[in-house]
Amino acid sequence: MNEGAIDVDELDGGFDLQSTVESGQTYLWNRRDGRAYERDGVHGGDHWYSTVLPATATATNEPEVVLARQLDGRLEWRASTPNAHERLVELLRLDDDLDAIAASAPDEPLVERAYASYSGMRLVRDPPFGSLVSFICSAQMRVARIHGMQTRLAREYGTPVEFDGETYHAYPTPAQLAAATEAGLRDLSLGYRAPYVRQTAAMVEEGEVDPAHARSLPYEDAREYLTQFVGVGQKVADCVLLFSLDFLQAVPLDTWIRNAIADHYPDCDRGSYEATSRAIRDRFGGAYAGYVQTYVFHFLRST
DNA sequence: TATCCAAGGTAAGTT
DNA sequence: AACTTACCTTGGATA
Repeated sequence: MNEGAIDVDELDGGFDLQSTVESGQTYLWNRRDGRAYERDGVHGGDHWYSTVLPATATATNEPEVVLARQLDGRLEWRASTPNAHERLVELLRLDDDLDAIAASAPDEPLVERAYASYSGMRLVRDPPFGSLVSFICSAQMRVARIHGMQTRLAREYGTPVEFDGETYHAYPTPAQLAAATEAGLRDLSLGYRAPYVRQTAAMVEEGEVDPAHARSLPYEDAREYLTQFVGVGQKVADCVLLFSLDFLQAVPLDTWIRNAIADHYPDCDRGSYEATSRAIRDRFGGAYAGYVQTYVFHFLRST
């Protein structure tokens, strides 16, 4: 058993684990108490969360189990491998300077209220394939159900890992999902997203297209690149760029942000996704516009 | 108890 | 290019 703790009061801008993993950016963390994600969630809870990194991303080529919980300024972790501290820095962006990022946000009432409500919320850096598939599943779906789909996908198709007397499941690999049938995926309540997930997994498995490759492209080219995958339009592409591939300027134009634009920034509505995206990105401060998007999204959705 | 509706959109077909 | 429409599923609202 490897364990340790991180003093998050030392981080620039602090940290809030619950709002970070339950704000609809990631569907790859689970509450270990088994309670429904984002339903029984009482803010400030000290429950353990778990995530399992895919074998392909780990040194030993075994899935890596990471558990974390926050008690005030102390982020405790337990893991199946010794390097969980750096994993948490990577997965939860603990090296982002939140104070500087918040300072770059526009001085506007909606944005300031959103930042004040979720102090310490950070963006995540999910593994690319899991991020891609979970946002393909997000089309016309509620946050709690998107999370449920990912949990079922892992249980049904992912590699089981024993840790501390319990069985966890890694998120499925591209090969594992490519081998699934559409009917099998529909049985997990993916609905019309089932063929999208299977085909996208097959594309990644064949190796001709790789979601991580987008990281090396200019922002708008990266978004175009990701739309090659089946079930990925510009909005889903922006989510993967923001929540996995380090494009902190990406502002996914979902229903909540579109409503916010209509209500608060009508001059940013330029008709097309591309032009509106540029306008709201500029309004939200440019380089860290995606951080503003995430705070506003979480704020609007939870009030 | 039954019916209706919308949920972090995308693909395919028309104009 | 811009504009429609169909698409699975289900929890919660409405009648």
